[in-house]
Amino acid sequence: MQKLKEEISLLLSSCLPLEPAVIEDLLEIPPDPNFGDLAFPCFTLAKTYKKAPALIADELAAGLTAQKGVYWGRVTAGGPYLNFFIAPEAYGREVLREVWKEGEKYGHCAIGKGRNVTIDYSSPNIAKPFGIGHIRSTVIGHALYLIFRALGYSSIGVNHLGDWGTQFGKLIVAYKRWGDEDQLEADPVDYLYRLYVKFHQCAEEDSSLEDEARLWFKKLEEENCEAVDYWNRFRRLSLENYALIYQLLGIEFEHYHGESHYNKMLDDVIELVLEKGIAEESEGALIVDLEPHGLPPVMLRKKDGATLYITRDLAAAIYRKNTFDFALSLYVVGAEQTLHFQQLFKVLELLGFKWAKDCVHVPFGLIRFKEGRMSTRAGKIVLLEEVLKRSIDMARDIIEEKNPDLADKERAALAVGLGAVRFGDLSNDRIKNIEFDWEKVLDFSGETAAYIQYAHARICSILRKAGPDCGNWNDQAASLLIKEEEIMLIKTLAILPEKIVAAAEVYRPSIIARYLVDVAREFNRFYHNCPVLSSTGELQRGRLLLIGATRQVIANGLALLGIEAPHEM
RNA sequence: GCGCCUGUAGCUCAGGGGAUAGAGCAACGGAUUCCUAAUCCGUGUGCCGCAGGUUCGAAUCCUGCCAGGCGCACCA
Repeated sequence: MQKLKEEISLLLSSCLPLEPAVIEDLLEIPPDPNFGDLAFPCFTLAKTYKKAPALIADELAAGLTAQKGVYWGRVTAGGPYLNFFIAPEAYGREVLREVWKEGEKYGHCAIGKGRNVTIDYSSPNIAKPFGIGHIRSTVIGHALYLIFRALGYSSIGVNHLGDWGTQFGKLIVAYKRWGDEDQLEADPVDYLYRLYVKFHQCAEEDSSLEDEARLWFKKLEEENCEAVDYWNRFRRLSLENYALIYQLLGIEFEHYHGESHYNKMLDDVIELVLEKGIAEESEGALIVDLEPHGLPPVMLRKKDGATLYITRDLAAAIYRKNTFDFALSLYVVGAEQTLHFQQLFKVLELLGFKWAKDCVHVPFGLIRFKEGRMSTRAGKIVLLEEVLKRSIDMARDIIEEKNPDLADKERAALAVGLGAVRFGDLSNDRIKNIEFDWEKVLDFSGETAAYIQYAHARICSILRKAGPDCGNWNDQAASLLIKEEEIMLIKTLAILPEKIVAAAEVYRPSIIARYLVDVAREFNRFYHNCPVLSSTGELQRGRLLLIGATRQVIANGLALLGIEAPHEM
């Protein structure tokens, strides 16, 4: 809680040659509650005072021993640390009051007010099925979208659809050779996917197919009617399929600006690059030599005149700056494209755009099979639809077993099943590779979304039984929570705001996911040691306020991850 | 060959200068006349990949090495 930090910083600044803000930064939460609730490390003072840190801590503690503050009760020296212990009554009351007052807004703030952040996420390649690999960009990007919005930014979600490029040449070639109208209509994305795989199988033996594909893409860029017709059709069919998945996941974008959206701007980009004199001809292609900057060269135009991925990304970056005037532009794209983004941002910088520094690649690791990486071309992928379906089925089975009388089982199954898949992806550090394992995906025990959702549902159940009065704030009741489990839970609830800020600073939703596991764990400990409904009087009112606040924190946190908090499950 | 990322308990992973390195899973034992046991409590395990260095202090920062992953001109 911020007020505790402020109080202690102010106190220490009166007896130390340090500004309150500096002290506030130094304050840390000790690893063990026996060391107190907030500690000031004295190492940095050792040099100024020419004394051992432990001695400084002793002297500071001695000077403060007779005092206590509003939110802290006592202070001791613990080795080189000055350890403050909270005053549970006032502290607990203040934390809970804040949660109750802010409600759905608890943890949110306004530090990003008036600033736009564009977030490029999901961005699937049209005409390829939505594989499990695509879920990472989709859920990480969407979580960042929600997190930045909670900090007061205007989040602008952009789905940079891969709806342009040589793969369309490949599809056109494949469809012209082997295509079948009925099969396409029956299950468009699956059929296009099979054609795509077949193309690559045949191209292994007959490399002229690749040349033919490049030719068709060139025709597409030249707006050849036949090519454009195919493209339009493939694109539309794919988008209809993605829409179902986005709807299921509750994801919306402000803009569906796919790569094709930038076609009209590519000539201007090439012209700009030539004008700035940073590009050169090489073997018939147009490249930018990034050697002086320690990067491999990038190609902006192929020798046949067609453009490339990075050309469109340059146009997109400039377009986004001009259109949205972003303070920050995030690209939630796999780590295997790190070099691409280094090159992209460097070219923007060479073009003289000062805002190039505001562009950030937010990379994440691959989802792999035990045996190796997934590959759309080779047909080795797991469909996201299948993962979601099986996860929901599993949730449905468990509900049937655990809570057969539940009124709306389907709704709970969706919340739990979808939450499990999302959480599995969000709870680990995004940079690490994930090994795909059905058993892990379908395990709802331990550190999972279901664990957190279950805590939420249990609280809702207690609150329902307690009746409508438990929603009324009461200062006195909130001051009675001094049992260890109550205090631990309150202290955990207190740090949601800083967790959200921390998650945004390093673009890591996993910080919030991990935090929610802590909240649920502390709640469960409380739940098993402190009866709520069978306690009486003011204490019961106080505990109801505590679990009400806990419910709010879980709901707010899960909302930032795009995960539902069911009232029953 | 060059560059980037990762290496922590049997497995999956937190911790990313600071106090005795923590969770979950798996194993074993316990808790339900009481708010949904998808829970809780207890038991055991660590050359924090290896070797140097910086620091009062290193799992954490730097250098080198090893292992795995990912990239490196006409794909995206």
